[in-house]
Amino acid sequence: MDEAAGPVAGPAETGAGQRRRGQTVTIRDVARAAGVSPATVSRVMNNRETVAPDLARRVQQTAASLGYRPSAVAQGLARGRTGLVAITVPDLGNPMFQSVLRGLSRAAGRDGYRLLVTDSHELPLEELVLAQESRLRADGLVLCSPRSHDRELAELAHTIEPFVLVNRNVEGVDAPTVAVDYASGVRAVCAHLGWLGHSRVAYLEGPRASVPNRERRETLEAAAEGRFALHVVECGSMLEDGFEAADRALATGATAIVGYNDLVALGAQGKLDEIGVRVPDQVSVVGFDDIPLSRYTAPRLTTVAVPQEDLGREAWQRLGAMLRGEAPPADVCFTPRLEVRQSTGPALR
Amino acid sequence: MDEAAGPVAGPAETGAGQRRRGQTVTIRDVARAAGVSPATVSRVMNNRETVAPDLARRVQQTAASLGYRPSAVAQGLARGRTGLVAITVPDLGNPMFQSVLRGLSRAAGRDGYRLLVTDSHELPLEELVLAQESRLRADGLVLCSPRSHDRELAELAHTIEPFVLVNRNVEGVDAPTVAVDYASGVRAVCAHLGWLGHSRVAYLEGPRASVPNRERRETLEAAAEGRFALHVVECGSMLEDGFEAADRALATGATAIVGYNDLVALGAQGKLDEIGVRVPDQVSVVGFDDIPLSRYTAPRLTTVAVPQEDLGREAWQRLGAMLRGEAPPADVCFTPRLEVRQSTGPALR
DNA sequence: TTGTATGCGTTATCAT
DNA sequence: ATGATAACGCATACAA
Repeated sequence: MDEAAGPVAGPAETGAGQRRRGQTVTIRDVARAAGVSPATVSRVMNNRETVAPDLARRVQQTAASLGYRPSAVAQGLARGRTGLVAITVPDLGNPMFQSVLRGLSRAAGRDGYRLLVTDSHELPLEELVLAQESRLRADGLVLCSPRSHDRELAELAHTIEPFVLVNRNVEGVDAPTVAVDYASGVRAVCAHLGWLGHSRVAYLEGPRASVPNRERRETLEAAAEGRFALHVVECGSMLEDGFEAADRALATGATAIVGYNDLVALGAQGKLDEIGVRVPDQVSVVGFDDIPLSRYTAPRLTTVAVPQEDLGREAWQRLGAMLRGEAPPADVCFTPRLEVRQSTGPALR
Repeated sequence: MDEAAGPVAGPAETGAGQRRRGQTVTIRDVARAAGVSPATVSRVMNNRETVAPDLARRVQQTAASLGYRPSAVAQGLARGRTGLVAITVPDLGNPMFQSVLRGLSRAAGRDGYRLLVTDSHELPLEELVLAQESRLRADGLVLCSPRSHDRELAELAHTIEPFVLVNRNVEGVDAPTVAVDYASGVRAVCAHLGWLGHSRVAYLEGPRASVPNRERRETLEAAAEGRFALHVVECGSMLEDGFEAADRALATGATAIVGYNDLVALGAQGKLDEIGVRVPDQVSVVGFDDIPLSRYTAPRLTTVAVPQEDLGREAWQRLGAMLRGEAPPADVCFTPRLEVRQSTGPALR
């Protein structure tokens, strides 16, 4: 009904003449309409106290009626900050990283920052490119479990500053770091399996570029020494990888399978179920991370639990401080806790 | 070894005196150092062909040696486009949305666009605010399974344009839409359960604000008519919700449980396992989405499989077209496929 | 308290 | 082919 009210209701008569290319309605339009200067509009929009209350109200009303919304890009340029914080993860599909993300999102959100998320898909070469690129559009960066080499990371560190490292210490880089003492987790796993009498253990190895993987493998190897035979099986980081590595793990004669992470462990468990191998009666399975699902599978997964959201929160605590020009809190290293559930049991013989 | 090659290689001698507040090195620094105008540097950086080859090389070298990197924000302002596409999802923790994300990320990435991801945490009120905000920093928006009311969405539609809707049709909004015909999926489920002889079915209901939930419930109710008794059980969208709703579902005397999504179904399955109810011998379980994990649980989950990555890809196909000023392809509606696995079986009696 | 003028870093238009 | 110069939209130091 209201549609064709006026006969010649073209926008020509309404306000300004021709439309610009960029923003539909700018701060100047509001200023003009309200009969004030752009500066005043800016002040009103940013709640500067130095504006007469009634004027402020008038400006707000005209702004609202015009549907004015400040350009985030222009603000970013003028202020020298975007209000964005970038985070790069190896695999968004991994619930572990999601939890870190959530922790970061919550913490940063409280300070008015939004997240720019990028997924490097476990590709070490793309990782730093992505990180640099996203850092360019954000005020800071959280590098989560980077797969890149120490050397390259150190070389490019200055291009992504300020940033904080999660889940990895890098030689020659002094960025604030939030880490997990996986070695202690591995030792707890070994103690647990040893106590259950396991003498042959298979480790489903993660991505070669993953530092946590190397740490887990090496700690495992060291702990195995004189306690049990360790077989390292090539695998990966995803469900499918665990699923198809299970056979090979079994072929080693292992009575216990340690997955690189929960996804891999659950994938392996899926395969074991499919081929009729009972867990934990015939084979025990252990994972890392304690993703939410680990609590709901059958059998429920024994895993090394890391405080995932805390990692994100602590990361922001450091990055936020740097953005405020303050000195970031000291590095932190969480000690994981072995969550013993149903997927581990006594060795057969 | 190569470290301390030059004796006095301090940056003091090299270039300009004092640092500015914003960018460390700008296009003007490069221009000055190369003895050309900023315009030429810009042309070189953007691979404009109209620059003499040797000059271009020289500029590239000075740019590289100065470590110059164009400001994405300034480019955004000048070009009128950010190269960012925003996506808002109800729950990043849901693998279903991750898959959509991946599909979108891949497709948009091929066109040089990056993703700005925001999670509304299933809060209808925050959703549109977040969407507006992120849209402000991006060139377009993908609204994934929005929980907001039709009316509000229609009212604010103009503030988030251009955008495309995934997994939801909205009355009064003519944005391109990529959807799934869940009703047909529900009917397939009913046929399947009916054929198995189930006469009492419990539906674990998702978030009240979820339109897909309403659609599933209503289609279920319609299909139940004269075929089986349907009990709707309040639940939610996450693992925990399914876990704690399982008891109530069981209390209805149902021999089959249909979860709002796979997460809920798996959560329920976890509870059933814990209390010793065998699936599918005693109770059948069905989910929606077909998240990767559904293939690996014990028992493997029967579920309504939707082409998750395709949703993201198709969304970009439409948004990308709009950004290029073209007309987006016609709306698309995928027909899901019932993936019968192990969690469903004949009814007891 | 409000307005003017300039800067933010780049792109693009117009000369040359 | 290259160089001034004006947008782009907003914030802010300074002036009034």
